[in-house]
Amino acid sequence: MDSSSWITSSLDLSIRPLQVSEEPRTKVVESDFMELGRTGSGNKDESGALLEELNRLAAENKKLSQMLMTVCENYNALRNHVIEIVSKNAEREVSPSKKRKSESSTNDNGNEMVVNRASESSSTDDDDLYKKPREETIKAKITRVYYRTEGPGTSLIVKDGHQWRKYGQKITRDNPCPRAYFKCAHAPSCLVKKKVQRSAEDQSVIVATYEGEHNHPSSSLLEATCGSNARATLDSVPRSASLSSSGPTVTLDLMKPKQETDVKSLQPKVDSPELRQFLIEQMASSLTKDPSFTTALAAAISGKMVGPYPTEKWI
DNA sequence: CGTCTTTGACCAGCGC
DNA sequence: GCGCTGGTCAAAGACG
Repeated sequence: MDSSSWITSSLDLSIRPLQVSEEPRTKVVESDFMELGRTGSGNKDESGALLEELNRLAAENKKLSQMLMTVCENYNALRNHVIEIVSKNAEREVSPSKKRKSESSTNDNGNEMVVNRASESSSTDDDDLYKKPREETIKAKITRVYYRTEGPGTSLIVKDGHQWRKYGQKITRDNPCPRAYFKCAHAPSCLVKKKVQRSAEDQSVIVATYEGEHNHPSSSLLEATCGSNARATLDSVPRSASLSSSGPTVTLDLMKPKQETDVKSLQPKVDSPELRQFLIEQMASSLTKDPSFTTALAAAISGKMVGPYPTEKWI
């Protein structure tokens, strides 16, 4: 199974389309009442009042059912949007237009251990760092995280809990948006790198590619340990998919930007039922807890939302 | 003044 | 071998 189909099936598993009975149960209530009327005490005034009340409830029931259907339509539209975006991202990873050898070998052999490059700190290794073949670097675990931002701005700053030092920026061939290169601020002791680039298709999406794993706790993790709410400081909230390029390993992290280490630790077990269940629960909770989603729900309920898609971004 | 960002130059891999 | 492309370096400038 390739990444995209795995993603789609996972999403299908995790968030099923909501369905609402087309027919409100008004007839059942009425027939029940009529049956009651035939076999009841015969108090016509009471029956009339009850019938009136039931009719009122039935009308309310119908109205609520229609609202619920609207909610479900919007929910399903959001769900389809999630599947579409994640699948597109996965397809792009599986079949890039032009892969360099080093990158494709990473895809084939990914999820390997982080390479210990402690030797680079030796006195003669500055040149080695520059001239050394990238074979070692490509063995580092590669993780992709998609960040939804407010809009198609130019900022490539992604607050993922770690401190980074920018060391380069490039315009790449297949994307008009520049790609920024970052090293962990703890370098050279921590050799993690990341590339950040806005998606060519949806510039409100920032794609961060992490190479390697931090050998130190994130600053936000420490902050969180101290009890602060680090998420309130985020200018871009990662809520999309974490996608390993090494194959069908996709982890959706729609709500909790600080779970990067958890995500990574789970990736080797990605095909396990436990992880799938985790994905299911996380996606379900993500959508239900997401303020945008609840806003969409509220809008749908209040009848203000029109069309299958909300005009605002889904994240 | 120290730190960080920007940006042009350089290098390596790859396809032709 | 040459050109294209991605990745990295490092000097210069910006900023606090």
